[in-house]
Amino acid sequence: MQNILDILKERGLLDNVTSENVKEALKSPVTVYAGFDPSSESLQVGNFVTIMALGHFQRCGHKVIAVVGGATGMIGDPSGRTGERSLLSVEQIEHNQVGISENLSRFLDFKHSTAPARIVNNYDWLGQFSFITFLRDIGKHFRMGVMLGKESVRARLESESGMSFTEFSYQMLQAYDFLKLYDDHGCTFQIGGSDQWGNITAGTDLIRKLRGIEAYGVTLPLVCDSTGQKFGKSEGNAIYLDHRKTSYYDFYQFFVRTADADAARFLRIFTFLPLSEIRQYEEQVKKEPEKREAQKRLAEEVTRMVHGERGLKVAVRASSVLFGEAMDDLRAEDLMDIFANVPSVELPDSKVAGAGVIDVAVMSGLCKSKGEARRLVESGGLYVNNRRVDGIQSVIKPADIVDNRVVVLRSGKKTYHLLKVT
RNA sequence: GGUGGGGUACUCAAGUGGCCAACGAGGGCAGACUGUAAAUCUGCUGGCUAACGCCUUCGAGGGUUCGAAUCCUUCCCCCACCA
Repeated sequence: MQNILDILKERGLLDNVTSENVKEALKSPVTVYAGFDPSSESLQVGNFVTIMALGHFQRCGHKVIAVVGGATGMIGDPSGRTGERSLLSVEQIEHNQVGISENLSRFLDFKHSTAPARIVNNYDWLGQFSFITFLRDIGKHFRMGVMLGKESVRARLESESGMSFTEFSYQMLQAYDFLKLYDDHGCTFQIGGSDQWGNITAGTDLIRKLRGIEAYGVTLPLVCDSTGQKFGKSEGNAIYLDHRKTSYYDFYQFFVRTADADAARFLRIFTFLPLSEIRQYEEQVKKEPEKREAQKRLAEEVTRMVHGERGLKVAVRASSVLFGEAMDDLRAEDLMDIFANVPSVELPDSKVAGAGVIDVAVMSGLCKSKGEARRLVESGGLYVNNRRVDGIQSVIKPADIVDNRVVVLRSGKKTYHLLKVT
């Protein structure tokens, strides 16, 4: 079997390794882990790089462990951050852990014959420590010089915002995670984004000191698009894996809108398609960029992986309707189905028919305030059932309510909200 | 603990008594052009209002003043140096 390290490299998923022995160590099955921070109730496409890497590891016969940071999430990882973050409440973190675990369960194979995946929560071990015990048993093995030298610490100390002791201590916790996973599961590999380098090496150092063996780290690149923007944001919002936060349609569309220059690279990173096939798409993008074949395939593959055939079907159908056919001959049934995952509100008929289009835009949640709605209409960006609203005085006519049940509101080219009339 | 610097809208950052809902930049939203791409250009970017205008906002609370983001005072927080 091909060495996992080569696979990561040829797919653009490799940034750095902690030791030159990494490739050798990967020739036989190992146990590898990656951590996920419960700072949000759902993972985002930004987490995809790590998830894909774990997937490749598992496909190569290695055991994978996903760690949900129930404890570390309470402290806050300073890596890659320019300022201290505000603490989340315990309830929020607990709530988020559930969502993250659910997300992860869609990618990892727990029934794998030889290398079933597992999900663990570091609160289970870190939550038990007393402060004194931790400082005596673990803290004693950390040297100030090394800790201060970490990029995550240095950058912050040099900045205006500084850093609290709480965040400074973070690296010890993540290092302990690695040690614990080594003890309990024989885990000798950790993977993570390139910003995790400091935390990962803190772990390999700790294991070397306390167990006398070499543990390894592999970092993954920070994926940016061709304009240098960090991958994973659309219109300033993160793209979530939870369909309640990012609809099937929006999720699919995010990938369809990938720039030509990024299409092939993203296919390598975010899908398991064979490289030979990806090369064909690469040619296709050069010859007939306007067809967007590569982007469509990318969106299809990723959406299927995250939302299954059903989610994909909904997204594709919605896309073809919204970008092709007119909406006029569609029934309420169809619209409800197509927009099943678009934000919607239910309102009584009395509040919709005859209501000003400005009020309706606000009620539906499409605009945050009347002022915003007014400005949107004035710039010609508000549509009712895909027809541009031509003035702030416009009202919703009974005929605008499709089958007396639904009104489709749109802001600009891509943001839809649904009004269900009851 | 001492000394000095700082906290302004989503972010950075001007503003040091009325011309300030607050310069500018970035971001965001929308429009035009396009291929649902990129680049470019244009408008908007606290709330309410059709509009005149009104209301809330410059770390928090008091105060001075006809009038405060700007002055005084107390408190909170951050940074640097010293201890």
